[in-house]
Amino acid sequence: MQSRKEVIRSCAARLFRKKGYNATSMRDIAEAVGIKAASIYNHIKSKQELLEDLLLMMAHLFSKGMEDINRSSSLSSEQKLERLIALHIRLTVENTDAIALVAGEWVHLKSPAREEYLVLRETYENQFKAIIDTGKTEGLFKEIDTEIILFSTLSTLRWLYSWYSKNRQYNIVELERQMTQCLIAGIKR
Amino acid sequence: MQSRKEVIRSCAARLFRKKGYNATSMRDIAEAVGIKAASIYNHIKSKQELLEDLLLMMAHLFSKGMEDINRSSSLSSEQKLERLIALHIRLTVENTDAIALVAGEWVHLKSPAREEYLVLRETYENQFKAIIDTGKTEGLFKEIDTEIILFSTLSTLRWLYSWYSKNRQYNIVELERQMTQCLIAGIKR
DNA sequence: ATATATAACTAACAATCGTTAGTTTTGACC
DNA sequence: GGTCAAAACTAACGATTGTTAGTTATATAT
Repeated sequence: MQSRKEVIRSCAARLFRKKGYNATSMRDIAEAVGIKAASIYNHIKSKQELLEDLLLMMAHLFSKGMEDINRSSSLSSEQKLERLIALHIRLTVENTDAIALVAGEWVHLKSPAREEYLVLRETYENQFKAIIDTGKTEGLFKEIDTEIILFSTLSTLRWLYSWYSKNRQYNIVELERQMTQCLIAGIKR
Repeated sequence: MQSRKEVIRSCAARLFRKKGYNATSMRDIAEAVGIKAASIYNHIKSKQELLEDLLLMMAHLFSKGMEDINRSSSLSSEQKLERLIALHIRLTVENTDAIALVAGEWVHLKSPAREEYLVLRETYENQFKAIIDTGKTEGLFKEIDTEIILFSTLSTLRWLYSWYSKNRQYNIVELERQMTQCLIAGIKR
């Protein structure tokens, strides 16, 4: 059972995704929930808070996932990369609307949430990069520029939500298998 | 020498990219140009027209590029794919701001421009897919799901503008070489 | 110099926005 | 049934939005 606040959040996520943060009015969100705009303020502080909650939740889920993977120090770089792909797929399937905001709506975050979000994002990217670099020094991956591998892999994983929305019937395990093959084959030695 | 209208368009592109379509006011654009908001209407019809011009211009540049590549029927699927990568890189370098809008700001297009844009986009994607499919039936590419190859490749190419903005010093030829290697190696048999 | 077109300006419009104040309804517990 | 807090409501606020009307300045051509 979802709390009222959670209902508001998920309605907001769906609308922010469909129309963008600024084009979505509090009256739009209220209508989706089935109440009047002013009533929303019994549950949340501001429209901005809704965006912050959604984006920081996703950022923390990714950070947590990365931590878990890095804690398993016995994994090879290739295995870590496979788990990262699985992480992105799982979070995308479980939070399709919220994850869509990660791509473009973070620009509407105001300080200090914006800085907080960007730090989390940069940390995540640096940890991702470290895994690729380790794989290269171990001779597992090709000598393609690390930045290019990172950007190519991440952009595919970040766009996944868009593709998944149009292909929900796709088998998750099969999707994971093919994406792993597609992304890792390009860089594996 | 840029016409006044072109100056307005490029300022709008830069601001739309930075703050989003709805968060950018006509007064913002006017200030960037160095005039008052009302004066803009001596050159354009509406704010919406600015977005339409920018997005449809990009869509047509991609369609045109695809046509040129398909006209060279002597090319192999792999060569066509290489040229598509080169096309994306060239258009990204030459229109970094406008291309940034392709990723997310098209949702703010109103009918009928929105439908026109989406048709161009879908046609482009179908032609892209056809090239991959041909490569597969010719035995050049692996038997990974065509949709997944398409989505993985396109998402990387579409995100390129973001990476390029932070790495402008990168040598274009070298970038093209590494991206080709990274993207094609993942699917080549 | 005069005429003309282009492009700037000021001022204001109706609409919509996020949010607040104050009030009423709802529902659970004694 | 009365009490009380949670959560809904109505009404309105000041600010900002895209755009228009009407006017003035600038530059070019005759």
